[in-house]
Amino acid sequence: MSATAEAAAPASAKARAILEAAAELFITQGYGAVSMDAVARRAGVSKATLYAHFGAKDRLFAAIIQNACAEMRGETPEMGPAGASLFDAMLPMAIRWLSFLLRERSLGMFRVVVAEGARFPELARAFHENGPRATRQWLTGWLAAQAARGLLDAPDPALAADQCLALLRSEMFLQATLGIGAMPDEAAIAASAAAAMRTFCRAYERPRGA
Amino acid sequence: MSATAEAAAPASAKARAILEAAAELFITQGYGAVSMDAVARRAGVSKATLYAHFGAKDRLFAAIIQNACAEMRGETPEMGPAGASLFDAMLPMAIRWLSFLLRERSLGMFRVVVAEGARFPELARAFHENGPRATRQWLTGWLAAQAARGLLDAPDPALAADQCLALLRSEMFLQATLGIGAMPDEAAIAASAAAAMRTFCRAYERPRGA
DNA sequence: TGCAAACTAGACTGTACAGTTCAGTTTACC
DNA sequence: GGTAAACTGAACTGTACAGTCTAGTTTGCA
Repeated sequence: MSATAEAAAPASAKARAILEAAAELFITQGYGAVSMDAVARRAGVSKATLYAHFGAKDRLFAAIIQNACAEMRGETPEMGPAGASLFDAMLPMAIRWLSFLLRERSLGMFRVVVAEGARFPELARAFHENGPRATRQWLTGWLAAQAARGLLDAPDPALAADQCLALLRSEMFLQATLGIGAMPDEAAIAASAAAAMRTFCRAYERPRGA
Repeated sequence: MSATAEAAAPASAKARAILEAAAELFITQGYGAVSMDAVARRAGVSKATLYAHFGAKDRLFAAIIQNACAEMRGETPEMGPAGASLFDAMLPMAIRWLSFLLRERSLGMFRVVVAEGARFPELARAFHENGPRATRQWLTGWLAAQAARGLLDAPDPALAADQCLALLRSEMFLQATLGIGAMPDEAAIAASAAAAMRTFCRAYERPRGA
């Protein structure tokens, strides 16, 4: 077991090709189902090269997850126009975030981390910190700011953020995670996000005359 | 691939021992990490017997999931006293349900179904129907009844049920699923469930004077 | 008591796969 | 043009494991 990460930025073109091919395979098929031969074949690279860059299968897997985590950090959401109502401000970010969660790549990543969390606990932690936790932290700050402006009645902004994100991660996300039913289209995603935000705002928006 | 279920009730004592041992192993370690030798050893049974009862590894796996699904169906929640407030009625069921979700066995089951959902789509579906979907259906009915009694303002009870369950499946459940952090104790679970129900009621409870 | 079915231990087959090795080729760079 | 490093292809080793087979033992039942 040697699942510590490589440098986030892969040096050579070959290394990048390997990372990309391996990410594709691991994320769609899972760790156990992917052979190193398959990775080498897909990357258009010899096995020797593969092993020269990443010394072992678990190291390659770790590098992929770390890499994906770095990408996730780039995905900071944005908020709607400042003067708008709470709902109007939150809806676009809710749609964006739910769309991100429902991308095949995000779902695959989540699945593989859940599946291999026991074998690679530090990867599960890294995933959580760079994904869910980072989003939560960002949203907590934003909600606290809205509370300070009097738009929101949230004595515990971190809890409110949790619940906001939980509302978005509802039945639709559960089904997608399990690979059940058709992938929801844009309209369905928007509708689900809107329903979540409507409920969130009903619970948390400060009444007009308070 | 032959992942159709055995009869739900295993006939002989040996078959039951195999199912139990295999469930323990598959659910804690995942499908790929468990060898048939290990199952036979743990069940105190020869490999020949194992193969006599369940013809192949995937069939054994299917039988286990089907079996666990049948158990889940037994776990129908109960509601608090009828005359109580919405919150008081819902809190006990919320705590019970969240406790159930956070049991090692439930988490392991969820993990393994998520991990193997691509390989065994019909099992993912069975899991969903007997677990999340059954709960959702039951809760939808209950919420519709409360809405009819005027306690609740939920024009779409199924959506309300989704959101109620999503609120319970929040950060605490996510972390537990990823195997991160200490397992929450009873008090933490109760607090999380209460927070979820408070938010749910704030969004959905019909105002007193309406 | 005797038979049939269930069971056992463990050896065996075949295959898939992680990881290594090596002789030879390409590429980059001075 | 020379050389060092990166790379290739393919063969190779060792191991883990699914599934089979056999020869013999236990158990349930008439």
